[in-house]
Amino acid sequence: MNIGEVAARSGVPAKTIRYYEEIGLIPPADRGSNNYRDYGTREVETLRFVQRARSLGFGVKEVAGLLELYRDRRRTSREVKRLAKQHIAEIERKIVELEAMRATLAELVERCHGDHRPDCPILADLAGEPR
Amino acid sequence: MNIGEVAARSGVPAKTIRYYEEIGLIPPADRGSNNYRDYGTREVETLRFVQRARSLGFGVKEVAGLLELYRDRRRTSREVKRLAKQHIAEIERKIVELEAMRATLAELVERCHGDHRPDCPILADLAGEPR
DNA sequence: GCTTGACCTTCCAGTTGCTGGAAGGTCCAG
DNA sequence: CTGGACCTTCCAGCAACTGGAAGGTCAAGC
Repeated sequence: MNIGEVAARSGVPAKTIRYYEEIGLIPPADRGSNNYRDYGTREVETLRFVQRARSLGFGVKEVAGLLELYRDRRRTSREVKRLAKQHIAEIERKIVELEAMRATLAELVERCHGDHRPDCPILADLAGEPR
Repeated sequence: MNIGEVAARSGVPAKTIRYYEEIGLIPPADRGSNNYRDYGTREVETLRFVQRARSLGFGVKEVAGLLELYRDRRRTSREVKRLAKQHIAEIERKIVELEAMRATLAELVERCHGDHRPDCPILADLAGEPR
């Protein structure tokens, strides 16, 4: 199977597959006589795994860890759960940060007339003017 | 005022101030006879503005736009409000995305025993196994 | 007057996770 | 045998900094 088909089947763009190989997230593909990368269904599955983990916000290094656990028959689910929980905590940290931004901005937008006049509490706030 | 003091007063690291100058977010600083950058309180204010806008999640290009509006006496608050609303929408999009990740992960974590055994719904899900 | 340490300067490289494009080789249908 | 769709590698760039090297400057203390 050529890289294009693997891309179509896994949902990971061909360029990204090469990139993952380059950074060592996935092992180097076998090569055909024409030097084209040659894949089997196993590689498609691996890439789907990667794709899904990435879509859940795991970083590439975390995905590498998950892949290792995935392949390790002697893994403990404790370890997997730990990684997942850690990642949830990170996501929640980001959510809290974004919520705070949203709240501040929403309040400023609320107070801004939004008309032809230049007076604007949004800019005033950014400029550090006390409310 | 040297860059170090501006950094301390504005909360923007000296390295970042130089970077902002390099990319044109702020105008090139005056130079003293020793070639050191020389700042006044106006620059500190500008950098505080930038810092605050960045902390609300505006991208550097958006900050450039806000800065321009800030300096433009003939601006309309409508324009500022539009930018802010746009940014809120973007933040909300990210929140929704993160919430979805959290929900999925939380459910998987919930179902994972997290003990010495290798069976793990988290990995199973990543691998694409139907529930 | 000289050292020492805290400044400052520029420039280059690395981070994260790709993505685009150029230049060139390969394969297959018509 | 030609054309288009593949594939290959390599280089560059995005965002928004951050770290570090190599070297200049300044001011305090001996």
